[in-house]
Amino acid sequence: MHIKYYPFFGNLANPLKIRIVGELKQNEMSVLDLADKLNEEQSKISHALKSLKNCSIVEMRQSGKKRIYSLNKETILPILDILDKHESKFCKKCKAKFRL
Amino acid sequence: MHIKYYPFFGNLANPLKIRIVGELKQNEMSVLDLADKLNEEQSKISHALKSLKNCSIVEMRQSGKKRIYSLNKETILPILDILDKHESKFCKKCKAKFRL
DNA sequence: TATAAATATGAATATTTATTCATATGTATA
DNA sequence: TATACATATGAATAAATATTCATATTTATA
Repeated sequence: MHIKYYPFFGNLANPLKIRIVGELKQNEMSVLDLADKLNEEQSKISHALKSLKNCSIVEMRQSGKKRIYSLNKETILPILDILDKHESKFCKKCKAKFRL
Repeated sequence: MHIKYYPFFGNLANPLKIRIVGELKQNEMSVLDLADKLNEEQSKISHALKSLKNCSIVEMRQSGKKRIYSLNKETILPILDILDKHESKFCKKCKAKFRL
């Protein structure tokens, strides 16, 4: 059994990081764009992006003096989709209500 | 965007809990069976199972004086499958090597 | 090439999460 | 119905993770 999935899931287990995923699901954007959108400090975003990138949940490209981050949709969208189904099927009365 | 996926992922982000998932992927079993198999203390297993159950990652049925836990394969197997693909495609040189 | 803009980094602290251990609760059966 | 077996629980502690803030790097341009 693969047991070291957990660094990957650890990223998705974090409120800020999952919010970043949510934003990048809509549009790729720079670090400061994310900081603005999410109303969080720049260094916080940078730290979060670093670990997301370590697990290939996001990708980065340089564009001028900005770094544009984008979501690895191939992996992440199907996972979120499964979670939506899971929620509606198994979490009717779920304690940890999954909604924002 | 659903932001409260993270209690769910938090479970998969934990080494013990993912080992439990690994065992239950093979066979359903009781708390003490798991404790034996994984060589961990019973209460540790119970605590872990409780939060896995809260997110419907595992199910439980009573059988005599034992409680038999089983994996929610419908949700979990596809997720693990996506992770396997992700690993082989994106994590060739990944820091957090995903293998046991 | 000095400067500003954009991002990253490190280390201290704070917060969250897990572990431990003693004990309580539930379940069957002698 | 007393006892053993199986599991759960609570609270203290330990460990892992995130946040903060000051500062270092990186990148483009005046």
